[in-house]
Amino acid sequence: MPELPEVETIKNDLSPYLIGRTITDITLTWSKSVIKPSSLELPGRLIGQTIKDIQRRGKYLIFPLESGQYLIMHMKMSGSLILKAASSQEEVRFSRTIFTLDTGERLHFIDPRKFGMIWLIEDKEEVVGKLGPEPLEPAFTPDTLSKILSNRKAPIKALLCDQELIAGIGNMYADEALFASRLHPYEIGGNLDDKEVTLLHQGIISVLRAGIAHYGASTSDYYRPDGTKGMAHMFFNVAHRGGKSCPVCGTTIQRTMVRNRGTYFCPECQKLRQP
DNA sequence: CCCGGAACCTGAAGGC
DNA sequence: TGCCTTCAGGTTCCGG
Repeated sequence: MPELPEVETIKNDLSPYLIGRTITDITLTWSKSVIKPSSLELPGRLIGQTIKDIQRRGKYLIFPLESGQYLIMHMKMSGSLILKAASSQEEVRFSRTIFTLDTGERLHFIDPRKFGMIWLIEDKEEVVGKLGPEPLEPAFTPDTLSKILSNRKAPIKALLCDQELIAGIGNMYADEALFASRLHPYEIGGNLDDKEVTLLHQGIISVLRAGIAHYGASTSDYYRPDGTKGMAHMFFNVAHRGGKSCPVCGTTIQRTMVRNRGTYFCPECQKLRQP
């Protein structure tokens, strides 16, 4: 599931190949991926446009174009972008959209579950304008986090995954950040004291940086643009490790549900404060 | 405004 | 061996 570190890795991997390239063709095999404009209009508007840069905002991948427009993609849960050489003949499984470049290379938007989304728009804020702060930007301080959580009554795990509060954290890294700061996922967000908020702030930043350093986590469908997997999941302490032992204390890691999402935690290291 | 849950999808995995 | 059920989860939408 591409979260911030996975999308950042895709951006970094693709940058040297895509910046300055012109899109010469597009093939849509699942047109519902295209949100705006209509899938019928997209080819005519996109073909001939040149990619000026690649950026990431939250879990969105943004391609500013020379025309001033933006091509934006969201991988949702199962999406990947795979770059194939001009000479490649092999069929790409689950390919939903194919962008052909002026080099002859083809960029495949792979999306088994068909949840991914593509936009071509003038104003990128229309798509990413409501997102919360970027957790790896200097402006994201413990004080920022404190203000975000204050008076909130939802479980801290649910708040961490809310893109309008903080951008880019998903299920896996929320679990890892909570383990790093020894907080129980059901803890009420607004109940955290200053010390806990500071620990959580550090935890968020450290698990996201570690994720990027290991090129993202391939727990299921995520692949880097060259087809290889990330390694970040090998260093996870609790995420997707239900039934295994906590690397800190050896207690069996438990799985529960928060907002209908599988949530992993160590019941010994992450104790729920009594009400 | 805030919170929780369903819906969108389909491959993979587990049960019988 | 094979059918059936369940699980996975980012975002949006809707109800309380």
